[in-house]
Amino acid sequence: MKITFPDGAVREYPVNTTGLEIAESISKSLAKSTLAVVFNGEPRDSARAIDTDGTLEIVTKDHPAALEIIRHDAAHIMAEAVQELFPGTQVTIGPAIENGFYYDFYRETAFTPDDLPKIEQRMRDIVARNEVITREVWERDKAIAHFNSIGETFKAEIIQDLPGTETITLYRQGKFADLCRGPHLPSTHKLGTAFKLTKLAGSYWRGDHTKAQLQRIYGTAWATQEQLDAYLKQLEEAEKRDHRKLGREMDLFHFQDEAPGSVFWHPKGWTIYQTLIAYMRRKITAAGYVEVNTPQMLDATFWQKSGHWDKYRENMFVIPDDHSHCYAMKPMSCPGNIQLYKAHQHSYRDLPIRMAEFGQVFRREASGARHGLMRVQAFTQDDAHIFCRHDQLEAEVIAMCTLMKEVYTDLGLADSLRVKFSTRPEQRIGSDEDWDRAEAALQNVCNTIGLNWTLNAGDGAFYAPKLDFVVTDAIGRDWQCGTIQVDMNLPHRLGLSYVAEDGSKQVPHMVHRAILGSLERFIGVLLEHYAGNLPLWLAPVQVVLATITDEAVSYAENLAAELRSAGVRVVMDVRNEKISYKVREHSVAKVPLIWAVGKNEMADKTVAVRRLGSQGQETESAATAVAALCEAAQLPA
RNA sequence: GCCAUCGUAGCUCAGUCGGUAGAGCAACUGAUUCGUAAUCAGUAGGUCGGGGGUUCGAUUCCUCUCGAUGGCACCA
Repeated sequence: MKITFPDGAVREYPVNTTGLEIAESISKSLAKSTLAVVFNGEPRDSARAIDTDGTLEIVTKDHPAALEIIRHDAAHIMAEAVQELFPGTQVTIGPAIENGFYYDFYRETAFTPDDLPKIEQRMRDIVARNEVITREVWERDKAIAHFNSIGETFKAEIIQDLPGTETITLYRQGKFADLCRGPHLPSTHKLGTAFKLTKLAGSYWRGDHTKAQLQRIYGTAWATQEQLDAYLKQLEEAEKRDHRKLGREMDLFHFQDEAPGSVFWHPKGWTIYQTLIAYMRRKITAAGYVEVNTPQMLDATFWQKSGHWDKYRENMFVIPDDHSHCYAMKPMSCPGNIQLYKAHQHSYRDLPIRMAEFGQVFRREASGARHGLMRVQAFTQDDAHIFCRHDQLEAEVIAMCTLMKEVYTDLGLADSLRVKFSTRPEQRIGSDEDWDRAEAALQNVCNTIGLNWTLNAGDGAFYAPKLDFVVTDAIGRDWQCGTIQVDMNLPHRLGLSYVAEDGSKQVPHMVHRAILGSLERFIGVLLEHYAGNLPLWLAPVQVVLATITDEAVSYAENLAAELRSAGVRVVMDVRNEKISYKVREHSVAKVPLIWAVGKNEMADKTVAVRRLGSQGQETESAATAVAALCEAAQLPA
């Protein structure tokens, strides 16, 4: 048979030569470092015989496929270690994931954090034992019977549910055998030592909270120690830019037990908040929106009409009144905005109406879901609802995407931003034609706005396809910020209409849209993205005027007054401290600019400008520096 | 909501095998006027998350509860 290598070379081998033997035929050292092979694009064990022509890549540590195999093996070796240490523990699934692996176990008693080092040590023992890893093909019923007989009922269930066409393979290493598709390393020694168990967590069998509670152990594994160290270092760095930590350090906000998931905004944090709103107000005004405001607390009957009482009751804060009825805090602004639309009769000529509301909404979140600013129970959305005719729909969606992109660009997030395009779910309302049109419009938009997007088929809301704008936080979690939803439900349900050119009554389209999404979450994302070093226009304190001696105080005060009158956020630091003390303190507080003034500056009418992140300073004429700062401190146009 | 861990001064953390607690930084006071990432000295600060129980005595042990953290589930 003919084997083609990545460099184009073709060699002839007898049928049923293994990948490892082929590697050996090239060089002894290559054979030694072989972890697996990729045959015709499919990763395989190196010990598997090859019986047809094809292309072959030898997977060594540097190969792109290596890490996944290493991590998957680490999961198996961890399972073996756990079963040796804790007999009776059942294995379920243990895949490779980004940066590592996990394995879900079923065991009556809980693992404790103290168990992790023990398990890790046993893994190292298994690696040292160098157990040979072999692949076995089993007959389905026998495999099921086998796993049931050894008490591995979860594994038996997995096999039961595999499609009949699937080949059932077991991988055996030492006394441990696991159902697995493979491929795996030739032996446990090949895993090396660049791995570490990281955390203990709970999970559910098959991700279903009504099924068995499992215990998950996470680990990380790499091809080399250097890679592992670099990864651990990166985790440490990420922790430093955690918005919860920055919020404390920069004195932006805090939480208290009495108000779970609600933010106490300190003056500096509130400045960021208000600056973002001022910026958005300017953008949406230019884009032809009107701004409105609607009640935060409405009678339950209102939410019954909107459908929220049926579909969203669990997440609503409900306030029983003294009388027979009750109120609920608004979880969304849309029904309120619809009341404003309905307050007047509309002609086709009035449309589109772009109605924006910086509405504070309240949503009850499961206790385990709350997370700093990223997931709170009371937050402000930069919400808007566009009421338009069908012939206006696509242009409106494109316009809001353009706006979305401008905003994310101004905020420096355009690069890391990803779009998820969610299409019709199985459970839905509305005609297929409506869905076709709405999805086509969004699809078209994805192709034109120049952002990275992925299809999230079947994940749309039951009433609408949507585009979700997603960013990743410092610890690698994804958060949805902006969203665009083409609603085909509420306008009908709540009886919206306009009078068309021919005098007939028509139902308008309604598009829900948020650009920043939750202001709270967005500020969390911004803080992490910039590691607290916000752009000048967003920084709560834009410049500190720090005096070197008391003699310069009135000079500094004059400069500060000039800056303040131009709207620059300036703080005076005339304390009786050394300049290096002041520089350190304001640098740690991430103030973008420090202007130091002493005798020299006062005499020359200059300022010594120090920019955050730079090691030194530059002396500039005070007039130029003031003019430049007044300009640079403004909101983006 | 589920599993695990945690809750001691503003922050980071130590401590008590049960006898009501300590450090560094921050704060405050005084001195120092000092040219670019920490000047010196002193002072003050805690119902050891909250309720209940065991005990002569609980911050420490038990229990309930609230909150946080990491996952999972949820996310109209």
